Amino acid sequence: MNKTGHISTSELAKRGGVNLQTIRYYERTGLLPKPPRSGSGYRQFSPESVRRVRFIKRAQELGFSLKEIKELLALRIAPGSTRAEVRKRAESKIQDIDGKVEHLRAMKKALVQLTDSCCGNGPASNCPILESLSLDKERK
Amino acid sequence: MNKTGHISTSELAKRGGVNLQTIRYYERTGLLPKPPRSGSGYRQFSPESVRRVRFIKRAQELGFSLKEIKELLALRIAPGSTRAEVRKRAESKIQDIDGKVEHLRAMKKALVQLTDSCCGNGPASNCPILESLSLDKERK
DNA sequence: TTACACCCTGTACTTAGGTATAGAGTCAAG
DNA sequence: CTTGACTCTATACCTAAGTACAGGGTGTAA
Repeated sequence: MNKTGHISTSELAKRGGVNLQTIRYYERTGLLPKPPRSGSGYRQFSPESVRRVRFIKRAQELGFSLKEIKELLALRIAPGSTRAEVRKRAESKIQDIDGKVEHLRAMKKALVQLTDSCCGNGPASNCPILESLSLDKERK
Repeated sequence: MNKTGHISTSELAKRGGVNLQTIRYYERTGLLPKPPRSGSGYRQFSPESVRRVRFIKRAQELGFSLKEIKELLALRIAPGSTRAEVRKRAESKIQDIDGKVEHLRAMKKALVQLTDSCCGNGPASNCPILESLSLDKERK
């Protein structure tokens, strides 16, 4: 960050933990707002952009696509969207999250069982426990 | 499923909720074991394959890559891996999962705040709450 | 005033994860 | 004994999400 309080593209990339080109890609696709430019055309990102980039990466690791992440980032009362409408979209995202947490919990339980009992002290076995991980409710 | 207890490729696809070609793709890449074939070369999947396909899709939604999913499915005591080694790998997967859950929880909290306070009855605001979602510990 | 480390745009390439299509065989029902 | 709904392989194509140049400008320190 220089004395003007802005950071360069490569600095944002470094601090956000992504490739330089990825920053420009995010800008092109609207995930990052277009930053102001210096006289010679250099991008001037605000230091807060770092948090945004990290948020994007983290959300991706949680299985959200860039499109979904854009929706998440758009969740605010902008001109043209009512509070009720924003609330509805947010609640649907919350449900997505709850679903993910539930599946992760089931997965963890299976893994804990694997380490605890199956790999405890008993005799070696095949223990295909993950495949019995069935939240599936057999909808046919 | 026919009287032999096997299901066809297209049936597996249907019941697993994926495209027909995806089944063959999973087989090629080793996510599904090569099934036995009928006299005329038709694949004969066991009904349990359905669970496996669904597990793969679910794990993908949770942000695991097919490579990671393959590792998850390989977590068992196979000849050539010791119990201690399997346990170590499983524990590392459990940590992945705990990390994901933690991030999801933080994300949910931010969304709940968004719906509760920001979009409650107060005046409309810009409320960029998601960007202040910072678990980041500013490692520089 | 030039060397070097930056920055820009535009375009092309890559990888993961599928999907589609062509061309040919299988099999049960009419 | 043919028609229609399946199956197979091989190959080509597609989208998402980057990533890598090429060709050129900028800025500063020696």
